[in-house]
Order: sequence, then C-alpha cells, then structure tokens
Amino acid sequence: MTQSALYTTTSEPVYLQSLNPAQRAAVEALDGPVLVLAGAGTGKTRVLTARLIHLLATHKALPAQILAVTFTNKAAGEVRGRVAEMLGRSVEGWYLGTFHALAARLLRPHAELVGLKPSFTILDDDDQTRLIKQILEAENIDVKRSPPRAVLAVINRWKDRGLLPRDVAHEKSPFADGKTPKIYAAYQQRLLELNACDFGDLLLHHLTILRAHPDILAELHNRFRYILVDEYQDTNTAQYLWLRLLAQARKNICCVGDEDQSIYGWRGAEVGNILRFEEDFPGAAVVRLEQNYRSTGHILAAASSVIANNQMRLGKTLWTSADMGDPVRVQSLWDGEEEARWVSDEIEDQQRKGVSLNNMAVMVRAGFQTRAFEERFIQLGLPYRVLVGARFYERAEIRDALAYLRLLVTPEDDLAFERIINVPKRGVGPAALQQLYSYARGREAPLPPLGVRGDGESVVITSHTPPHPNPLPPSGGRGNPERISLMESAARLVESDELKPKLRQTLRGLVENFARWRGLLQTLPHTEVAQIVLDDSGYTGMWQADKSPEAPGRLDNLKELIGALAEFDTLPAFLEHVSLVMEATGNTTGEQVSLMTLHGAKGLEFDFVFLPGWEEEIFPSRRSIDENGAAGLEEERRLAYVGITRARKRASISHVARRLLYGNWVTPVPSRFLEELPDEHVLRHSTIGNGIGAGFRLGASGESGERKERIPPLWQQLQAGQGGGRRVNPIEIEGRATVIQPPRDPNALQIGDRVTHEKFGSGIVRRVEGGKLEVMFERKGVLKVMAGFVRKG
DNA sequence: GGTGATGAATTTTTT
DNA sequence: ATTCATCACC
Repeated sequence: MTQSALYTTTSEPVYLQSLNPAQRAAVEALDGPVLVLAGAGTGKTRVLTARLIHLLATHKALPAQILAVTFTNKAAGEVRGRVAEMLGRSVEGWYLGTFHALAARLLRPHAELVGLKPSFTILDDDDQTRLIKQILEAENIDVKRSPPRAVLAVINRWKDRGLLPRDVAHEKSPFADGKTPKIYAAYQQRLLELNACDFGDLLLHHLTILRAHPDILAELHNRFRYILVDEYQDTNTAQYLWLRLLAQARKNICCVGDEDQSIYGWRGAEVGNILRFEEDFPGAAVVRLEQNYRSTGHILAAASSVIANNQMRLGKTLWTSADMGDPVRVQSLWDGEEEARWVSDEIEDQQRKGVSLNNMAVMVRAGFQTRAFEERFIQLGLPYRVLVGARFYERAEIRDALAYLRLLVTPEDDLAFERIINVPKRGVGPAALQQLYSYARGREAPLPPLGVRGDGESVVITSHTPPHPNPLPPSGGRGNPERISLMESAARLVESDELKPKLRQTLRGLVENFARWRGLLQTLPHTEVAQIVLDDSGYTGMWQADKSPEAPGRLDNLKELIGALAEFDTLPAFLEHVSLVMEATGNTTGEQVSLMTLHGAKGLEFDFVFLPGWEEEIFPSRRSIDENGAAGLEEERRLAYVGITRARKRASISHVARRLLYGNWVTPVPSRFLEELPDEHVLRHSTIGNGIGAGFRLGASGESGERKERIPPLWQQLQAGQGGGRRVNPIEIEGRATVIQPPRDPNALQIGDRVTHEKFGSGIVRRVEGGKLEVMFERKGVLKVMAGFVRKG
C-alpha cells in the first residue's frame, strides 16, 4: 500500500498521536459502516477532522471523493477551518458542507429532470409562508383557522419524511379543512412556476432524481468513496434516505452523533435514525466516545443521572479524569425578578474573582425567558449578548434589500416583486397588486395580454388541482407557459390605458428604473449598483426619514449588507450564498455574558452555566409533552442534559415559586428534572421561606434565609404518574473501554429497533424477553407486548 | 390606501 | 404584557 510522507516517518502521524484509544478507533475504522457515538465533550470535531485527514493520508480517497455532511454552516465552517489548518491548504471545492448546500450543488446540473431550470432560486421561510397564504386564500380557506405558518409546518414535516404530494393524499392534518395535501400539491406547482425550491425540495428533488436515474446515482457512487456525517441524531427521514442511497454501493459511511443530544424532533429529526443504525447498515462498527474532556465529575454525574431516565437511547457512560469539582447548584427563589438578580449576583461574583464574562452563559428553554435577564443586565450595566436573536438575513430591512437585488437579477421573481412593490410606500396596494395578478394570469385582464396567445388558457394557481396531484412529473415541468411575471405584467400594463394615471406613472417609473439598474450592472461594480438601487428606489430614504429608535441600526445593517456583497464576484453568487447561509456576521467585541436558548447552546461550552426556569410547563415544556407525549418528554430531558453538559466548572440551576407569565401570575411546580438530579452531586439552596410553589417544605418561620433543603414528596407524587418516565436510581459514573461491536443477526428484534404495533403505533424496543417485548411507544409510553404483534420498522 | 382599534395567540430553529 | 394580524373607518 502506498504510504504518505506523513505516514512513513518512524513515529505516527501527528493527527493520530493525541487521540485516546476510542477516538483513534473511530478515526482508523475507515471502511464499512461506522457509527461513532460521541458523548458531549468527547472530542467529536477532532475525530471528524482526523478521520478526513486519515482518509487522505492513507490514500483511500482524494478530496473530491469524500462527501462530508454537516447540519449547520457553522459546523461545516469549523471542520473546514481545522482541516485547512492541519493540511496547510485550502479545502475549496471539497464536498464538505451542509445537507442543503451539497444537495443544491448536486441538484443544479440535473434540475430539468424535476421541471426546474438550473438557475432555480431557493426561497426563504418568509417567501414560503406568503406563497402558502396566497394558495389558501385562492382555495377560500380561512387563514385564521388555518394559519399559513401552521400549514407550511405540516407540509415541511411531510417533506422531512420524504413524502411527495402523491404520497400524502390520505394523510390528515388539522388545517385547511383537511385539504392540506391539496394545498401541498398546489404549492409545489407554484414553486415550479416560479422556478424555485424550498429547503426541503433541495433534498427531495435530488432524491427523486437519484431514484429515477440509476446512471446519475451510479456516477455519484463512483465519485463518493467515503461518506462522513456529523450530528447524525438530527437527520430527518429525507436526509436519511438520501444518505442511504448514496452509501448503498460502497457502504463506507461514517455517522457521528449522540442520541442523547437529539433535540430537533419537532422539526423532523428522527432519533430513530441513529438508534437504528446497526440495523440499517449491517456489520456496522460502533465506537463509543465516552471520555469527557470538558466537565468536572459532579457535573457529569448529574447530567448522566438525568439522562439515564430516558428509555430511547443506546447508552453511553461518560467519564472524566478530572476531579469532582463543584456540585451542581440548585437554587429555589421567589420569583423571576429574584432569579434574575441571583444569576446576575453570581455572575458578578465570579467576575470579581477574575472570571471572564465570556466564560459565563445563561441558557433558557424559550426565547421569552431572556427578557428578565436582559432587563437586569441592562440595569447593572453588565455587558451581554443574545445568541440566536433575529438573524442578520432575517431582518426586515435585509430581506427588503435582498428582494430588490433578487428582482434585479431575476425579474420573474414574483415574490420579491410583491415584497418591495410598495416598500417604500408608493401607493401600490393590494388592489393594484390584484390587478397585476389578474393580468399575469391572463384572466379578467382589462386587455388581452400582449404577446400571449388567445385569452390566456391559464392554470389558475390553486383553485383546481389537476387530476394528478403530483406536481413533480419525472420529466418536464407542468408550469404554465401562459403565465407571465408580475414585473412583465407591470411593463405591459403601463403601455395600456387601463391603469389609473397615478398608478401608471408610478409603475412606469419603477419598471424603467429596474431596466436602467440592470443596464448599470454591465458597467459598474455590483456593490455600487446595489447602493444605487437602494438609494434611487427611495428605500434608504425611507429609513432615513424614519424617526424610530431602530432606524439608524437598520441603516447600519444595510451598509453591512453592501459590505458582505463585496466579498462575492457576482450578484447571483451572493444571492445563492445568502439563501443557504442565514447567519449573522458575528461581531464579537469585548467581554460579554452569553444569553441563549438551550437549543442555541448545543455545541458550545462555558465555565459557568446558569439554567433558570426549571419548572413544569416551562421546562419540560408543556407543549412538547402535549404534542408528543413520552417522546416529547424525553426530548425535553435531552435538552436538560445538553444544558448541564455545557458547563466546564459549574452548572447553576434555578426555579421560582411564582412567575409572571403572559401578564398573569402563576405558581409553577418545580421541574421533575430537579428530582432526577442525584443528591450526592447537588447542592440545594433556597431563599423561599415557606411552601409557595407546590412543593416547598414550610420554613420554620417564613424568614427568607438561605436554607438547604430536600425537595419534598408532594410533587414526587405528582410526577409518579406523569409522562411515562420511570424513576431510576442515579447511576455511578465509571470508565468503560471502547467497544467495536461485531455484527449482529439482522433479523432478530433487538433493543433499539423501531417497531410498529397496530394499536399502539410506533416505538422503540427497550427490552427483549423471549417472545415478549418491552417497547417504548411514542404515544403510549412503555408497554409490554408480544413480539408477534409488532412488525419491524 | 393609510390609520387606529380590536382580538387572539404566545417553544424550540437550520437550511 | 406584548405582539401581530385583521377590520372598520377616514
């Protein structure tokens, strides 16, 4: 075998030297399916990076022969950066990116196969919602009872599951009078007409192509010798199907993930994918990374104890060589205000001891909880930043500006047209827009459409779905050739005398402006053209005239946008980037406490972590349990696990006796997760003097002194019947050797298998006893059933 | 077509 | 409490 220079030196290559045995096993198991179960803080990125380099160093693959998929741009960027650094060369052009970016890249050249042009645009969430709204209205569906966002969510969940309109004909949804499948079909139809994709389509279209065209699939099999997947526990069914298809020839697929950190079920992630890996890829090697390099002993023990209450897991036992450190703090407080005060006091305390604010973070369950802390921090003048606030490209002014640019590049972009036609206000309201629409459709138009044959044999967007509800025919689109864009309609109507004079003049000005701006692109740099567009359209002026306090910030953002634009050679290149990367350009200046949601905290770590609001209904979130029962509760518990394991030195959890929620006072029950924390690793304090809060033992006299107390039985009882969560004794943390497991008999039902029961729905096997199974059902919780009554999958 | 009042909803978030 | 959307009215 050829050996690289890196490899022939007497000592081992640098990138292998510093790995522990488990990490090393994960890196060196190059061929065949491999599942790397990477616990929190066990060096996952390091393994991912080393594995990529090892593939190259051993000459197993060239860069272009590796498909490395991540979930977020941030993760892709991290791997990119580290690989580039270690190799000392650029990773430009590698197939290393997010599912969506890679799918888009692979899809474009074959777009015609699903009825799109290779230049298709990618719609953002906002565009999607507006489109759905239009369709609902055209179908005469009450958008109050069926909010477009909710309908879109249902459709997106279908897409997550890889379901096309033809697959969902009998699926039910509580919205759109049961016509959601029809809405889905109409929506897909409209997307084709707009030559557009939403995020889900990027994968679905590509999947459709790979299934229908073995030659294209074979080409990819030939190209991608090795597949590497990050955060596998977050993959949805569509992504899973896509990966499985791509991996089926060579089976060299390595998935890295942690079922205990699967927290995106609500947006389609299937923990089942990771739980089922060995079944999906028989003969898979499984490597567990269990040595934690982040947290001290008490923190790990507390986190392990909480997560041990989950049934749907493969199981890992984290351990550390670090000392026990500080116990996890649990603080009981009066109300939200006191909680914010307590957290800020603790922060200032650490700050006085020399801890940087950058090493401290507050992690909440839901966005609205940040407010109390922000107010307190502002009051104290404590610098803070909110992570995952409104993202840069989601801000209104940025979306408006982007819409102008999109319209400049693609005059057919009706959604962009609609967004900016009356921004700034030009007197082109819904009525005028309706006129343009009518004309575009070639119906009810005041004049026969110029250059359009007949009177426009147009398919009305939605009102009559064609007999075949599948808008994705295998070849050629079913777009309506008669239909013209809104911009085109405006251009033609301006030449007629059917518009009111004022409107006509306005539209004429706009149409001419766009034509002129487009011309400028030939001679001027695109950044300058962009600036001219924003200025001449009156958009900049609109914000300059705005006296509201946020206006100056918005103008700054627009400047920043032009700045970002400068980093790309062309306008279309920039727009493609933006549609896939909705990230803020980070401006990290000075020392700041971080404030974020638990979801936003994944992948991050801090010395001191504050976890406020551990109260039933809030955390675990009521809706999560309402909507997903036992499975929802387990996901909440994983969120607790993620929160605690973010802490390097100390995790401080708190809950309050009363809280102002949506304008009224509630007295929450302490979170059941508090009870799952083992006493021997926790230090409990309370400033609450008596029994407010449905679970606090009365203090002797109602004074509010600090007091260490055991949480009493009342809510233990309350919880006993809830959520299907069985109480489990805290487990000890212990070391455990890395295991590379031999292949199992693929036919026998085993722990972790997904099964379906006619009456109880689907679930995960958690114990096998002869012919009897103990199954964790998603809806019903843990039940014993006969093996004969379930089927696999 | 723009403005103010009224009423309902209000987890989590990437691409 | 606050926000956001829709409706009635100017």
